[in-house]
Amino acid sequence: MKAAPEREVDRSISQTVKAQLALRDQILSGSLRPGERISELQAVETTGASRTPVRMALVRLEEEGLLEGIPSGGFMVKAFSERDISDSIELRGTLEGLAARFAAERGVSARELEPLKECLAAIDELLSQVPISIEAFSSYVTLNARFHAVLTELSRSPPLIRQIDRASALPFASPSGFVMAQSALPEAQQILIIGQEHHRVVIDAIENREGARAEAIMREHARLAVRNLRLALRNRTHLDLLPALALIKTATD
Amino acid sequence: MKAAPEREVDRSISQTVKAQLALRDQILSGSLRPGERISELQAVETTGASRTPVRMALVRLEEEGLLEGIPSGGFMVKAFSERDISDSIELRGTLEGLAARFAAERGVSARELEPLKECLAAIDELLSQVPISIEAFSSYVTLNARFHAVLTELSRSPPLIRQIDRASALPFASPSGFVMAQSALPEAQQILIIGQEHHRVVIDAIENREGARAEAIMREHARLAVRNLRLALRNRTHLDLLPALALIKTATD
DNA sequence: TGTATGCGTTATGTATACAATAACGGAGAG
DNA sequence: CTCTCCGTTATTGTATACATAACGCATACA
Repeated sequence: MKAAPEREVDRSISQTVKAQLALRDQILSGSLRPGERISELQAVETTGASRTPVRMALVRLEEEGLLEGIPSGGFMVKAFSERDISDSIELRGTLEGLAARFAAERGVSARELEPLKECLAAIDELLSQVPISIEAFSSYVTLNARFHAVLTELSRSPPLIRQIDRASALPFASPSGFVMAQSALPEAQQILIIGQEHHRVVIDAIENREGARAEAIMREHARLAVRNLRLALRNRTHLDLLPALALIKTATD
Repeated sequence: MKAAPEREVDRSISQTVKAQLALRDQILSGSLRPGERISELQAVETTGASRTPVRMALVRLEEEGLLEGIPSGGFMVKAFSERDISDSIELRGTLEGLAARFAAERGVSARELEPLKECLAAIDELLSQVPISIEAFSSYVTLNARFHAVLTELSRSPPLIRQIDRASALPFASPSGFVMAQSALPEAQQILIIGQEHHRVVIDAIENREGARAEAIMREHARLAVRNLRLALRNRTHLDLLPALALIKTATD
């Protein structure tokens, strides 16, 4: 039996996944700044995995859109402009609009709409409090993300679901991401209530198999988020609530 | 000096890229059947790269959507249903619609529209021949793909461009892919002419900054492709022209 | 005869050694 | 004083060796 292993290995999870999560954390927490080159050696030290899994993780994060390959070799943290972000939100809205249309046109049973209505009711409950507490807001973020995820699934279209997942990979484009942005505004609760109305309408449209209406409301939903993100960025208040803020380009380019 | 190297290495291109191209070829040519598990060892032998670049290539192909990770380990060739394919085409049409809208709303100079109009004129020239020759059809495929690529660029939205590229990665969803599907029909030329009309309209809409009209016509463009793909699959004529046909699920699922 | 268990083989996950290339710095010449 | 060229160094790209987990087969027991 060997006296001491060279390296402590956590066998409860794949090294590749471990490295991917650790690196994503570092990027989103701002430890690695946008535009900064990621050193493999450094990543090996901070993640505890060896170079092979680290490289796999880097490739996956590049495909995810958080990293950018450097032609001469290696990877750097991707930087996003304000317009990149608003476009990403609108993009996701367009995709979710298509998902809502598919759900409406292809038909959804009452049973399948249940989880959606449960989210709706739970959010209604949360929003009835004035003003909303931090804990309630946190619950809202989770419930809202769930609503969007369930709605996406109702499209029954694996390629579309896959694409929406990809579009949501960028943290500021995800449902929880733009909710965070909305929270940066003083009028947060009012905005949340408008969003909730959108949720209500999309369910109704799907029930009545009105594809065009279902699609339109989801796109409007995203446009609301874009407008509020713009406002939030102008005001620069409570922006620390917005995840992955570090990814936004600040310098001129 | 060593007498003979163990392995012949092609240094003109990265081993990872070489492996990725080789594997993609194998998948698209049907050497690897959908649902089939890909053996790393076998991939190493057929591509000539070693396991590390092969693994990177496999990860990239998985993200691209051609492969699927197996929970217990390894990768298999992804299989697509007919609906997956038509959804993918409609998905790309929706994305291109958004791109056209962005181009129209954000404004495009006459100079930037030039390449688009050149494609248009070149395709007009090709389609004036009756019946169209194989060579002319091949040129059409290239020109059509170029038209779509240039249009996408005009959106000036990196996140959207990226997403459209990803959506086009699936060969049957790419512009050239659905053109191929259209060619399977006897009425191919008529369909190409209708498509060309769409191209004309979208340029006009962008010039006049009519975002909604530009978007609508691109979505209609994709819907035309979906209808014709369905017809082509029913008729099963000349389907050998359709690339990556091997990816379509034939068995019941 | 059918099922369950254990062992052996094979393939994947991980780590590390080696090779090649690009970046950086210093020295020399104009 | 600056620009260029060469050498050194550091970092990435590639290959391979090792560890481990999964699969299949055979055998034994019910």
